[in-house]
Amino acid sequence: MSQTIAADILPPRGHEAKRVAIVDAAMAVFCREGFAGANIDLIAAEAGVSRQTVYNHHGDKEKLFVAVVHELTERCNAGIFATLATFPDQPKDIEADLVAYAERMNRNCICSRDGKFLRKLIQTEGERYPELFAEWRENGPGTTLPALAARFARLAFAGHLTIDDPDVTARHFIALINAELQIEFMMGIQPSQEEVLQSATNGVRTFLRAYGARQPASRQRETALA
Amino acid sequence: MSQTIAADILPPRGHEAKRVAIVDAAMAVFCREGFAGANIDLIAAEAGVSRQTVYNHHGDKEKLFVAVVHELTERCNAGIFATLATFPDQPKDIEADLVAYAERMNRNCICSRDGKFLRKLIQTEGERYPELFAEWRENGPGTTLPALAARFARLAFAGHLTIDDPDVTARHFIALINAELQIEFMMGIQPSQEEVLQSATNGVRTFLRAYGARQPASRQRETALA
DNA sequence: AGAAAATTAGACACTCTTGTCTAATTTGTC
DNA sequence: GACAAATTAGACAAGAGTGTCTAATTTTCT
Repeated sequence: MSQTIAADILPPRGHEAKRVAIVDAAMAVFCREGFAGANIDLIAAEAGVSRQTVYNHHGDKEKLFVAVVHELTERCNAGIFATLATFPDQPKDIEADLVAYAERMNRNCICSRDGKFLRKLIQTEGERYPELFAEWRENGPGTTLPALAARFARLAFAGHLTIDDPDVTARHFIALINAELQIEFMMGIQPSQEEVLQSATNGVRTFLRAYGARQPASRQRETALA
Repeated sequence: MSQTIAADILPPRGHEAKRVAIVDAAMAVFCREGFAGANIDLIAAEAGVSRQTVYNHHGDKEKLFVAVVHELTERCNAGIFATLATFPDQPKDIEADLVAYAERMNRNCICSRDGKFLRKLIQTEGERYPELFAEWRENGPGTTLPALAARFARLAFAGHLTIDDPDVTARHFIALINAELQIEFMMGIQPSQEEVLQSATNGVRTFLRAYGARQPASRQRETALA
């Protein structure tokens, strides 16, 4: 009896390893070829596994695709939240701090392997399976954009920025730090470290020209009260 | 002899009409389903034509796809240049004029049916067939971004703007006026007129906070000379 | 009306892919 | 070493899609 329970609860180590290998390989193939163009034989070969094992683990192609989207969504959201936690709430040099943050954002969330894959899947299959990406919409932009907006509102409250609408500010921040990477994103090209940094630097400079404090942070609160 | 020449040079009216209908239908299906998922029977049905006629006109699936990309690229570039010609070179109210221009840009080039289709094809197939979109890269962003940058440089020279790098300015302009439409673009959703206008309005406001003239345009030239 | 060209429906061979099945082999556990 | 579970290769049926061919029909031009 006890061994039956153990077998149910704790699958062999190699088992889970193969499941992950299959999902990882499927990720790459689905992203490269699209759902219709993806080939189970190719996925199996890329995972170093027989085709039958793919079916044993995931049932059929559609279920495998759902598993891929789910895994990717979780990984990307985790990365975004981890990066959000490094937001410079008490900046010493606001320009340098925001550039560093923007570069982390680009590198870890948007230009990462997972970020690129998720973006591509949303672009290619989002229109056909909108409910599949509902989880992403809610826990992704739906949660992180307001969170980012709150950080900017706090910076404004502390006198480091001058903003009207924090949500618009957050969207403009994201748009500006990626402004020079748009063509690479569309074509699926991985931008170089230098390009990422350049885009972040120029974006933050423009961001601060628009939203920077009009006077030194220390004096702004007094003036606002007067 | 003369009728032979006429037949060679001037194909029957219905003939060309069907060719266009086929390309239009193929556009929609390739964009919706991707190259691998697209079905010639479906394209023929959507064009109101028999499958054999599709093969008569375009040879095979791949050639049809190339024809679609080519047609789409030409149409979109034509639209962009037409819109670029309406740039406000002598603005009366720079904010209102730029908002109107931004809205035209979004509506005619980016959110249009053709714009959406081309974007989707680049996203889904650009990685696999990069040479196919070389024409777009050169005549599209490669030509229009510098052209837009030149317009901004001219506005700066006339004292309406304060800019460092015109190319960066142009990219930031595009990024800002689309900042609030990113999720719709990714999911392939058509934004409403109001959303387009809203994004353009907020984007131009931020753009001018960053790049607007620091003093009235009339006085700036004198100061620069002093 | 009559000739030439284009279009159509349908059948067809061929290829590719999915998902299932089976028997043999490997892996992991006790 | 023995037993159970997982994995593997290979064959297989079923279905879908591409591209070709043919004969009949329609359209177009003169």
